[in-house]
Amino acid sequence: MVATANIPADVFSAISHPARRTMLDLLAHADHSAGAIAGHFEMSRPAVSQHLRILLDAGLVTEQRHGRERRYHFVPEQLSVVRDWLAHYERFWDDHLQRLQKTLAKKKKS
Amino acid sequence: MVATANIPADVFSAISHPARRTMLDLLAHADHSAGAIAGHFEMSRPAVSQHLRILLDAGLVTEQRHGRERRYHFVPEQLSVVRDWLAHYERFWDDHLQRLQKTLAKKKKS
DNA sequence: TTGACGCGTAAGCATTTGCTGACGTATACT
DNA sequence: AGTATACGTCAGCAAATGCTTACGCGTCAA
Repeated sequence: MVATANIPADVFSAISHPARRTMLDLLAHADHSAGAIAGHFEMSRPAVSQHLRILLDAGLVTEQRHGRERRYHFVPEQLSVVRDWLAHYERFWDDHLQRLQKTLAKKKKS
Repeated sequence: MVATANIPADVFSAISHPARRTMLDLLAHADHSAGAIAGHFEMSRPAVSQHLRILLDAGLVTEQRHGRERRYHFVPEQLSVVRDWLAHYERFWDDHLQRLQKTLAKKKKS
């Protein structure tokens, strides 16, 4: 077996560019073709294609060939990396989840 | 009034570098001096200083001069930008309680 | 089968990022 | 005063990023 690097590209880097976040927002609403996505941006279509590639490598989207189109589909699972990282800081906020966590923790202990 | 750009540097960019996320993790635990932070990394102290500057510009930390030291302090508020963005995708995951129960269950097992 | 369409890739370029060693500036120590 | 400490800033440089135009390849339509 060849040692093919299977490490997904960094999700944090992938979402660091505003255009890519906009793309994810678009795709979270519905699947779109590359051309349809490009229609939402000022930049050239190849530039959009390159951004999509980065999202693809990060595992944040998948592509499905459909005739001569490529339809992109949002994959939320990879965002859990960010989610989990943020969870480290939950204790700094005081929202529902936080209170819930405390409550449950107390119950578990008793 | 002079048009001074008061826009904080992009939080998403700031957290895109693993070293900076590690720094935030460190600071979330306790305040640290620049030297203490540098002690946790292989890179040169100036490099650390530059990373801290980026975190500072993003509003993720504050610095407080203490004698000849500079003590850095974690500021969680700015992370809400990320938090809010992620919230768009909440509907793609299990709801909070369910997830929390799973998490706690795992901790209990270990 | 010829031509238009949809889309990725390649090449080239400017800009940004991340790092290093050298240096400057305070503060503290003796 | 003189020296050491803590730390930022300044070149300078290699590598990565983001964009563009040119091109190639598969798919659909006439």
